[in-house]
Amino acid sequence: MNEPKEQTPSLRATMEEITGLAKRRGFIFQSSEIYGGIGGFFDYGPLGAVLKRNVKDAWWRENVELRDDVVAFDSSIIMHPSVWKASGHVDAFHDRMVDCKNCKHRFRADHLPSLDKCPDCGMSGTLTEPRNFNLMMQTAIGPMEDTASRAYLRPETAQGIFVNFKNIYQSARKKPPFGIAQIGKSFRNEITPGNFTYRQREFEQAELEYFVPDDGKDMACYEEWVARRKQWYADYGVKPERLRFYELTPQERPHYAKAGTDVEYLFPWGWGELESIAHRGTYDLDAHMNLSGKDLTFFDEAAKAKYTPILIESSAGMDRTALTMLVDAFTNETFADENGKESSRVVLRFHPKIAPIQVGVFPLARNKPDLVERAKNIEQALRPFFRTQYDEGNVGQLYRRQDEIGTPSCIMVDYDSLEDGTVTVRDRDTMRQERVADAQLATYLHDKLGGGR
RNA sequence: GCGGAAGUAGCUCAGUGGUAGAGCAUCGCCUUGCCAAGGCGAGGGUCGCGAGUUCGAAUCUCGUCUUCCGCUCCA
Repeated sequence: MNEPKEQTPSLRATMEEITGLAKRRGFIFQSSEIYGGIGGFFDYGPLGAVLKRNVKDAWWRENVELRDDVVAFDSSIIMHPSVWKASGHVDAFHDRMVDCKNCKHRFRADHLPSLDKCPDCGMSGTLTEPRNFNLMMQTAIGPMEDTASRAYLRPETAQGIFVNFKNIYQSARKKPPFGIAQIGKSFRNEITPGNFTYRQREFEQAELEYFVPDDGKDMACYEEWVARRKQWYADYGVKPERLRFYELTPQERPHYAKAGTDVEYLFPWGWGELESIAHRGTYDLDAHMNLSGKDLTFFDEAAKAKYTPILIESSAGMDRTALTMLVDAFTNETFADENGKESSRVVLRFHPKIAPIQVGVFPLARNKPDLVERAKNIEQALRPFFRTQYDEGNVGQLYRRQDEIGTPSCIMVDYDSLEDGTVTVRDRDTMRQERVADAQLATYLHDKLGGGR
């Protein structure tokens, strides 16, 4: 954010390799491709859908399932228009903009001293009429077009949590400190979508809204969440040198925020924001109390007084995180094989929990029924516990194919397997093989992959 | 939204007004049998989309969409 973008040709080429792989192997496709595509929208293919689900599951597990102080939530995409008035989105999304027809620069109308003269090139009469830029997507509620009322597709998931705050804490019998988590789609009419799935018009967010009492420990709580999120990225193997936690200066954060940290990843085109962790004070609940007139405060038994809880928020882009996993895992290796011959392979070094396929199972020869049947049986036996895939064909090609989709372990059923009940397990990263008895396979893989599905 | 460039098979590209092509990839068979690029065969293209010019358009013209680059924007 404060550094020039890194745009070396080799990094650009890397991004092209990654988008090519994403399409070829079925991770990510452009939406509506047969009609020429539609800008800012993407579809996840068979492997990509699993990758993204794994990313969301990993987030959900750490932030909800393993904590007794965070509850789950899932709000509707379309909400009462007043929600967006209270949140400030309606006003913020209606900045009136003017363009200079001469120098092509664009300005906010309310920032210009005069609409007669362009402040950049100095030409008179070259500015367009102010136009509204509404970055919220709109739709209409009701089947009759003329009587339908305007509504917005949510530009963030957080507001659904705020407006349900009272419902949630009463029904879940929670009081601060506690959190509410939600993963869901959001929509923004981005002016310039681009950089693959990094900036989309429809995207998925994972948001954690953690409410704490106003007892002076709020900053400590904020620091704890930053530390937890740091640990999360480390646990899932994101390269530390390509990840940074940028502490926002007071000028960079909104006036009501007491602190903020942007989590950024070094993509091939430069640093890009994945997540924002913020101390937002009482701003959001205050806004809804003001407009709705409803009380969203807590009563402090000790102090015998009402208070508005302070909000610590973490808001992470799931598509961006999935893209990070893909980019971070991508490796193009060249090496000398056993005969000294130059060889190469593309490997996605996914964390085993993130990898779409965890275990590939193959017969050494596809035209030997004994081997095929044995391999298929092993794959079926492991399927309830691991994400598995059976395949057959040329040995080297099988391994290369699994490397390219990031499968951490591959099992080969060979002629010895038929004699002694063992198989070889080949490791993605080292390419080394180990003989393991059939009976021990599940525990062996469980240890190696750090758990099952 | 503005300016520039590009768009032909899944990918990389050839094809400049006259029958739609190659390599790789995919699928089938054979061969080999522990780390891709062996043999034979097959499938796959509204030439981004829509108009126009022409006897005839992948090719020329206009529009449009998408992508990339640079601006702009990024609550």
